[in-house]
Amino acid sequence: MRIGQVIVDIASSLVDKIFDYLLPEQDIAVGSRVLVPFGKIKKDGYLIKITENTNYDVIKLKTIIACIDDFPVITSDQLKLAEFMKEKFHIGMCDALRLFLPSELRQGKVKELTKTNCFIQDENKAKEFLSTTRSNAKAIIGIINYLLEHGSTTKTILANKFNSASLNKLIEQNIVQTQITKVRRTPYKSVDEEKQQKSITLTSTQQSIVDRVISEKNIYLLHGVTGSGKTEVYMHCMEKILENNQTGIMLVPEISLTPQVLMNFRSRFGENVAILHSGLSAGERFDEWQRILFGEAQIVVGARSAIFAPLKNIGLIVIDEEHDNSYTSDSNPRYNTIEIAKERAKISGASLVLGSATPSLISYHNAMVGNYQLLEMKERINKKELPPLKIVDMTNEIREGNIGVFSNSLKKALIKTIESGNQAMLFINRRGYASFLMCKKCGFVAKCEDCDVSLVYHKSEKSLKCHYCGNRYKVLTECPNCGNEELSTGAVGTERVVQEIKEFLPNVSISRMDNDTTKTKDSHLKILSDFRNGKTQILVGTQMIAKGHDFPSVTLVGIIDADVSLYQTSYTSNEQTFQLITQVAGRAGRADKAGEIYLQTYAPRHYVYRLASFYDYPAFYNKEINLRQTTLYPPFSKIIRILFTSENENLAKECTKVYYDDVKNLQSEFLNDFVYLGVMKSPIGRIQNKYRLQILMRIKPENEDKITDKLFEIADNHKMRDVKIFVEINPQNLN
DNA sequence: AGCACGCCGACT
DNA sequence: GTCGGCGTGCTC
Repeated sequence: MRIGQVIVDIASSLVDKIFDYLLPEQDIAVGSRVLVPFGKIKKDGYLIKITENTNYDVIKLKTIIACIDDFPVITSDQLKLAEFMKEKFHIGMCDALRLFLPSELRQGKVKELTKTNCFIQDENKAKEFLSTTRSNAKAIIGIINYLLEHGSTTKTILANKFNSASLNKLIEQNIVQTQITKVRRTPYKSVDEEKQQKSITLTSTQQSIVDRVISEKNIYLLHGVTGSGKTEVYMHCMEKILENNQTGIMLVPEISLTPQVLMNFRSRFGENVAILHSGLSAGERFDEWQRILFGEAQIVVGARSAIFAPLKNIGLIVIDEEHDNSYTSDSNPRYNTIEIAKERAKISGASLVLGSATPSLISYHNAMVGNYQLLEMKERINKKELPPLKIVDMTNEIREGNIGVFSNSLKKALIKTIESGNQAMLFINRRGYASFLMCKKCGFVAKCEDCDVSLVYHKSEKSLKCHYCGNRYKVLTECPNCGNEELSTGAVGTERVVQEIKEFLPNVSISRMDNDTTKTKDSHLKILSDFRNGKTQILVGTQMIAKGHDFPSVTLVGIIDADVSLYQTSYTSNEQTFQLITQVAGRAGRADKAGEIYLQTYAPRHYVYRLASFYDYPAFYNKEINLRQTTLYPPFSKIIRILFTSENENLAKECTKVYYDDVKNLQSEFLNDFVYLGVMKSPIGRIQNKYRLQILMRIKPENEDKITDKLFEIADNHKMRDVKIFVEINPQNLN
């Protein structure tokens, strides 16, 4: 008897298990999508294994109705990886499998794109037809002559040049023949015709790193200062991988996935590279996925989800800017890309390269204790010194009566930069105009109806927006509580910065780049190219402008409010601040011009700023790792959060309570391993009208595996309808 | 997810 | 009496 094990495509923990079915007459390959009878309905599912026996009552077994696609959509490596993710992150098999497929496939709404080629098979017949055609039938004559001269041409082009009615007539009369062919939608195709970049000769440091990575399968941490040429190393490694007939994955943070970066890869690797990220159209994404699955593309460049690409025979995985927090997924399914990459590299026997100028403390610690091989690039490629970083004490400004956004020194530097014809980038990690609106009289603050957060004031849109659920409200003109018309604004955002610059540099053109100005597909490209070719002189933006971009004329970088990230309530806030400053500072003085950086802060003596101003990563690492060791924070413990969400507050509370009781018992069993245990409302108690409670704990590394397994088990035991339980390990944000 | 079963209130 | 509300359980 042959039994097919099927995961039904329903993302609910209640049905997330294997269902056994009888296989139909015809063969179905493991990894195929199948249609199965499920209760009273028919449902899609994934055939993940074929076995000989079942634990279920044989008489009750139903039979798979059909195989959905012409080919298996999940490879055997991907199945192993999904299994790993299920165990490691306690996510459903269905959730895991879905990550491997373009959502367009499941929803069945992408069509293969075709084009119709028109051509003339029998030239003599066509010429004869021409001679019998009236001379005023211009379109008919034109089409035939065009085809005789140019050969096969698509229907669209001909219809545009002439007209479709005449063309159809010719096709009908069989003078012109047609053939339908499949075309793949290739993102950023335009660069193919442009320069095919030749690969650059490497420095000896770069070359030896490439040689090592290619010859010795391992996990590497590539620590290279900004501008040291890491990207070139990645590209050369990928070239070698191609030469060895292997494939590779190159991950970059979501925000550096600007078309420019992608075009660099395409111009180097042409058709061999596939690109996967959320900015692609449904059709493009589907086609790129197919090209990878069918082996037409060997190198995949993309954001974190590209780690799931259906490549076979992977030789190398690169994670650039490995410290970036976009590699941890903090909405369901919650996972950690680096852990997945390690497993994927292990499954296919590939090298894994984690690259960064400011590695995460956890990764660097792993390198220090020998879990990773450390590769270092200490010099910038042009041997240039890193630009000087000046710390500006904003408390002085206040004392001197300057309550504006800009310190006098940054203002002066900005004016000087513009006058000398150079460009400036200003970084503020907050979008909108102000973080909140508050009544000056009664203290009323505008809040979101569905989330326990204050609304962000977006002046240009005349609205108040919730940055957690996207709700929008009309801006207040008076306090709804007491009618007072005097409202004060909270901390500055990008919009406000732009406005203030205009007050002292009225004639300069300024671009703002944040989530609000980059909604449409090509807006990134537009803003960046305008800045690159000098149409705009000042670029104001969030995180988005911090990474990867290379603008030769930028000589000034201003960090408006560095304290934003320093005073987050996270144990990683020091680390994140250091990383952000180093990243942003790296934008200045990249070409032959000298650059300078102004960092505005109310805590000028904070060691994070001091060490960042010397670009001294090792010193920062040593200081911070000691702190982590004495306070027992990661990597000397694991932070585990159990998050409970529900629209029903009482249910959420009850579920949290019964879970907490079990954790208490677990704690008494592993008394030495628990550094901390606490239960509380989440810092943001409600998002999208779902109440949020959490249990937080810190666990020493030794028995961490055993304890997380127990915690997963407890979660399974307390499944409750209408309450979701998430178990997160070292979560990036604790909202 | 979706459907059926079943146990309570409001109605022709 | 019964129509229908949705809480609960099950699907190979």
